[in-house]
Amino acid sequence: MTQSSLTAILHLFQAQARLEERFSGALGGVHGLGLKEALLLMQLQQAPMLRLTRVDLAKRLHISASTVTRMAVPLEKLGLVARQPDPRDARLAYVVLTETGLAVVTDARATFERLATEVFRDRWSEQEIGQFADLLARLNSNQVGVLS
Amino acid sequence: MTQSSLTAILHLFQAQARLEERFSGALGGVHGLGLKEALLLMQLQQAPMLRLTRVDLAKRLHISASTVTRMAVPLEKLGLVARQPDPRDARLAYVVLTETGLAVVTDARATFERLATEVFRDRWSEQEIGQFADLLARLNSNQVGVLS
DNA sequence: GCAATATGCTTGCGTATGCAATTAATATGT
DNA sequence: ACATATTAATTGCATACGCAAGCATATTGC
Repeated sequence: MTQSSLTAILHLFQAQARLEERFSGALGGVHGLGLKEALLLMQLQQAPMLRLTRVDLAKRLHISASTVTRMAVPLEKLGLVARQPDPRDARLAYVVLTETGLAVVTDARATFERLATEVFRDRWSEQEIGQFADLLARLNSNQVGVLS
Repeated sequence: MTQSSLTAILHLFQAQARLEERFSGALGGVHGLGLKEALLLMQLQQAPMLRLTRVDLAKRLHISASTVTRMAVPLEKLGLVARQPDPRDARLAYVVLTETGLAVVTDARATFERLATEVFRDRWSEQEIGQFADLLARLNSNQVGVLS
């Protein structure tokens, strides 16, 4: 029966809500960044030339372009990102990671990894974690902007 | 090699964002309900006596008590839930599913199940879906309020 | 039995977010 | 080449949310 499809989705929502609480708290405490801001920086970290346009960021983060615009302001004031116009297309304004930003996001990623490890520490074998990651990756395939 | 833990978490966030978009749109179109409202009603549907206190709902939905209070108002106006004081403890005000609400949530759950099936329709075997659901269930174990 | 504490709910306030409209710039069609 | 359509970014506005304070009721400690 397809009953397991429904339970899978519901469990996924539940898991995400819990993990978001946990990661938000820990990241905020350590780096003063919110989870959303950290994910934005991580997207930049993996982008070519450490930069993305605002609409591209919006698509990858599943948020609106206006939210990206507004999120970039404080990050810019903190010196973690900078605004970089495109000489070929004057409409584009890249959000580019600064040196400081790169250092911060590298650190934040380490925190992320530590927290992620803790989540599975008990009761999960290395193989099961890999299997789980694979299934989630399949669910996200045919899609742009998935962080690794 | 805890690398897969990090990728699993990141993929989970990504998957949730995509699924939330998809389910929000579909549910809103069909029943006029938001995803959050539907999840609230589904919690009530599975609760004893079809009711829960506001703080209990808040814990299960991972939202604040004030949000529950405010979400209940329009649902009450629509006649999907009612306010039910507890005779033993005058502080408690249960949110209880009405007959109309039960009918609506039953229908919404059917929509939910159809959408969930569509998500896995291609490229997933019945066994893989079950496996995926099991892993997610394990991630949520030792926790109250997980819908099934 | 009464004071102190804890619990459930609500409300005020600040913040975050999406949508739609606006502006500026580029792309397209004839 | 020029008009039209499309795209990127920003801003106003309305809505949703969490936090902290407030209020009412219950529970606990002495």
